[in-house]
Amino acid sequence: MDSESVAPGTVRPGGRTAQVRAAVLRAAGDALAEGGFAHLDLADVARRAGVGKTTVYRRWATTTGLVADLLTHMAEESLPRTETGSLLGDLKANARLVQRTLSDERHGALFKAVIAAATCDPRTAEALHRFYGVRIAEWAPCVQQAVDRGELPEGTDPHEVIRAVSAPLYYALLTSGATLDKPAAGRAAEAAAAAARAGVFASQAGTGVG
Amino acid sequence: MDSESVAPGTVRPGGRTAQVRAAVLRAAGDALAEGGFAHLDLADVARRAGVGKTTVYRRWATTTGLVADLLTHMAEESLPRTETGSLLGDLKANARLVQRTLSDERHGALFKAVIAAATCDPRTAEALHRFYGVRIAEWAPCVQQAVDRGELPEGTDPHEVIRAVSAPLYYALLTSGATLDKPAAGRAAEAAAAAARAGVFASQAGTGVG
DNA sequence: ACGTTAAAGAAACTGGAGTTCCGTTATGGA
DNA sequence: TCCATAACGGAACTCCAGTTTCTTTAACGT
Repeated sequence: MDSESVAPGTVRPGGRTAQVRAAVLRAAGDALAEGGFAHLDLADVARRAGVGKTTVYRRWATTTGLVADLLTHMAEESLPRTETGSLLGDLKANARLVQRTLSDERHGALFKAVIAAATCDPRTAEALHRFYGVRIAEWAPCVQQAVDRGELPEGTDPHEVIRAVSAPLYYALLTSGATLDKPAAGRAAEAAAAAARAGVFASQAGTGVG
Repeated sequence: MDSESVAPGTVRPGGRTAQVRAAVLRAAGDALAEGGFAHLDLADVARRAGVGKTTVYRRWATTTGLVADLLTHMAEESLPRTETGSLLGDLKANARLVQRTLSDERHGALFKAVIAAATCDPRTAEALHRFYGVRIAEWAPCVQQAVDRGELPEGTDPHEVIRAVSAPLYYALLTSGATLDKPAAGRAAEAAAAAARAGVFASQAGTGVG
């Protein structure tokens, strides 16, 4: 990326170059979902994508580099949030979306794999952080609306509340063998809402409850 | 492990065998903390441990196998919890312990690495789940005491409350670049306490708040 | 439409992770 | 204390992930 001259794929990004990137990223997602990050092999990705392995090595160089680009791609296709009119309804919708994504065989494995990749390389970690930054920012407005309606204390940090919804679901995915079911999503949303109402995420920290 | 005859290290586990295991696990921890799971190399671990690489390959075979054994070892040395007399005090002590561990340069990297390893292999995942099972069970009694004191609703699941304390800290460690500071630990404890008081973790789920 | 050259791709090469072989050490039972 | 053998360790070997080299294809400015 910061190499001498320009990175491959930047001068003539149209046509074949774009097709190759799409095919390789799709293949990388498949490979990650099937075998996890440890078994990710660039030659195998090239084979799946129907592309020369030289091309993959030249454009992405390492497995972490490929995952970083995959995350950039994933951040671009962010799905719009739904609106229910109440804080708890919105948070439950968000929790349900996360829970369904993570408990889906393919997507759950894929998310585990990209998180694993991010722990091994700073640049990939940055891409992961940006991805979640986008996802969180997409849902934060529903918390701000709740503050404006008077459902939550002034100064509540919307991003913190949305993160509080996802956190227990990701924690369960990674550290326990428990299945992520609908009740788990409900608890995640209700816990975040209860904490937000108690003022835990308001700017004057620690003033919440005694 | 389920191979023909017996696994190496089980028939004569004393003396040299035990020393080799200790040296290798220490070296593995160092290597994981420094380079992450992706760069873990059994030959390098052997070199660090001052042990023949043949030995490491024979006894642990794969990087995930080595991490699994490391997790088993980590589960055995569980540190006792502190008691403060109040639920929030106990939860804050727990949150503080987790936060200090994860924000420590070496331990933070180590935990990220073992989580990454667990995403790549079922046996390692099992070992990780057992490790967190032990850690959570160590702290669960303080929640039960709060229930007995009447601080929390009957039927509150102690394990869920303790997990709720750790979840946002691990989520931050893995998905955001944010530094885990003392206020973050405080928020984690207060959020879990607020949710528990609201009945989110009580057996009759969803009855919590309207 | 045409020419320049960026980017893809085929094939041969290389280094090191992981394996095999066999000799050496020292554990644990008698 | 002594012996059988479990476990360790050095060294040579294998195989494939990753690299290098060179040729072919097609993107984009004119």
